Amino acid sequence: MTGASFWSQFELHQLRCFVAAAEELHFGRAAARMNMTQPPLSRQIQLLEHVLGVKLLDRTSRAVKLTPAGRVFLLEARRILRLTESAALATRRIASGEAGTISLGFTAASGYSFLPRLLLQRASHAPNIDVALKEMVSSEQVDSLLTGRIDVGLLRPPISRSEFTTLRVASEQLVAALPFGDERLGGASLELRDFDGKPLIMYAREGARYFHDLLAGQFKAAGVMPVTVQSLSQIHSILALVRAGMGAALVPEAAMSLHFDDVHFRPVRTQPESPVELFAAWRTDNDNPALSAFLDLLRADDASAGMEAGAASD
Amino acid sequence: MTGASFWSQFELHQLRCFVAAAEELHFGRAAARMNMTQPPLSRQIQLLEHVLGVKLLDRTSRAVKLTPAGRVFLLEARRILRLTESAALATRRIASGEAGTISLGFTAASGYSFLPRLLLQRASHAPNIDVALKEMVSSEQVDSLLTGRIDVGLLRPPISRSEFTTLRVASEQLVAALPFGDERLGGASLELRDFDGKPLIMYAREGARYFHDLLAGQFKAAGVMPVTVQSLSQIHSILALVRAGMGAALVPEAAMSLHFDDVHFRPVRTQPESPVELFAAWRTDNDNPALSAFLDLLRADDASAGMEAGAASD
DNA sequence: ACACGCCCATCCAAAATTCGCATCGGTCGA
DNA sequence: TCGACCGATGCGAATTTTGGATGGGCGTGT
Repeated sequence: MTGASFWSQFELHQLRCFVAAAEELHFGRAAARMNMTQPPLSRQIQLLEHVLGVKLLDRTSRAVKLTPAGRVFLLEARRILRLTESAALATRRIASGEAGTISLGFTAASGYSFLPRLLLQRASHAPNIDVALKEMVSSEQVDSLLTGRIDVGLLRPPISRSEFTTLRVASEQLVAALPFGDERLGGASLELRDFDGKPLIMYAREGARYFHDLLAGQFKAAGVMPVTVQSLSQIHSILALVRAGMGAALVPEAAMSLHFDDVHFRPVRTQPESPVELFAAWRTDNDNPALSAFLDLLRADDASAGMEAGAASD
Repeated sequence: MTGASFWSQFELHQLRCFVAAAEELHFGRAAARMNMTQPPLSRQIQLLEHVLGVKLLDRTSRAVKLTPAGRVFLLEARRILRLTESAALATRRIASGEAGTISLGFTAASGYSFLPRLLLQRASHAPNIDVALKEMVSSEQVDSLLTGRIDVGLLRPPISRSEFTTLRVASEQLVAALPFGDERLGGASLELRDFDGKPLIMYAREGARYFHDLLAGQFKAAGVMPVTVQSLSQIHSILALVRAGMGAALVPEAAMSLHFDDVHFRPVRTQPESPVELFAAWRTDNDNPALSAFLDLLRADDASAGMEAGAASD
């Protein structure tokens, strides 16, 4: 008892034979078109008919005609064959990186300014690359990169893993977010010492480690010590407290695009000038073919964004 | 040089293997599902990948994963396989006569009353049978039946060909079509002698042979001789002349549904009572599977129409 | 009327493909 | 470090497919 019992499915080769025969209405010519001789073609069609349980071609020794069922099956067969070709094509396109999907992780802050610009570039320069967006904090992005849930992350340093390649895609200034009526709004720009002893909405150590450490470092280097009235991790929560008059905050410029009522922004002089860095990171061994096209996009975007921030390396 | 040179197309069997492997993510289980052992399955997938020129599955000896291209191809493969099944199903349905297309020839007159009723029955009792309608005179229908351009004809006798099967599907009375103001409108019904010596719009011998001969026979049997003022073959042309007052006409009852302004109808006593017969005819060797279902429809319709006309045989 | 040609089906041996068994090589976990 | 697991590979056997020869039905031409 071998597999010969009931072969309830036809094969594409049989469809091709049938389409040729149905179009030529002549087994000999159809066989020639299929690069074979007439007998095997006959048998393939017999097999197909047997599998379907339906007579597809009416063969008198004088003429070959399609049966009504054959007419219907011809349309279906052509459709299936077309589909096989387009499937192969589409798959090859994906594999070559011409098209595809990139899963992109991004931090909330990067979504305000950098991400929209990036997506705009994608739309014009790589329209076949779909980008699946997933907002998550930097540490989640590292995990997701390792497990493959995302292909690329837009995140904050430090990115320590050796399996990653990283690229600095943007650097921004810190800006002060001040409630309406704050006296420091008088000047065009602020110094760090303007915050000394004043109430400040701070980033939480957990959940916003990067900004917490960045600010802590800046204040320490400047010998300044503000009064932390609250610690939060999400920028829009921080700005909400600023609006409530609980204190000032230091946020990346990108946050300015949030447009909170009664919250005004002033640049803050820091060392370096643009200390807030955003990196792209991806697994060096990521095999998503669309990745390289997407990275080209990132590098191009980095060039323009870097000029704004005055620091384009590479 | 054998056929091994370049086999640029994959086979459905390979798709089935790939889908199994992609769903199980385990070659052994996939092979079991496919009722084969693991090595051939491996090779089928290798072959598929080679044909596509694309790696579909990432196999480490510890885990099997889909590549991005593989994810896309999985969707396509599933679609193709679904399509093959539905194609087989649809074709079998056509072959079994559950669904299909019937080409139906009909005469203009039969289209006024009998055909709409028939199509209504089709809609409720055989919704999967499509009917392609082709209006043509009876002689054209005979030709078209012979060449297969139509499967069934609704036509007038005589139908002499031996390769046809026929069925009387309706018989109607003759009615007089009279112009507004005609004195004969006074009575509820007319006799043939009411036309003796009076102007009559006659059917043309060519193009409306059936009605011409029918009327000629009726008048002759009744010893009546109207004055033929004009001969035409199309009923609506005849009624147009009646409206113009050129004379009376004798038409089948079905023509009453044309609703010509200022043309009124009265039944005419004839022998037999309903001399206008409509037949269905089809080639006895017609192999359209939808035909039998359609003929059932005709026979059912005949029963009801026959009662109206008072003559249901068979 | 009869012989011929055309065309699809069938038969059969040869070729190609596919299959399954045994085995290899690599990886992970104990 | 050993053993279990898993996919790849080698190879002979079974199956399938192929093509040439042939059969049989049906028009056609003479």
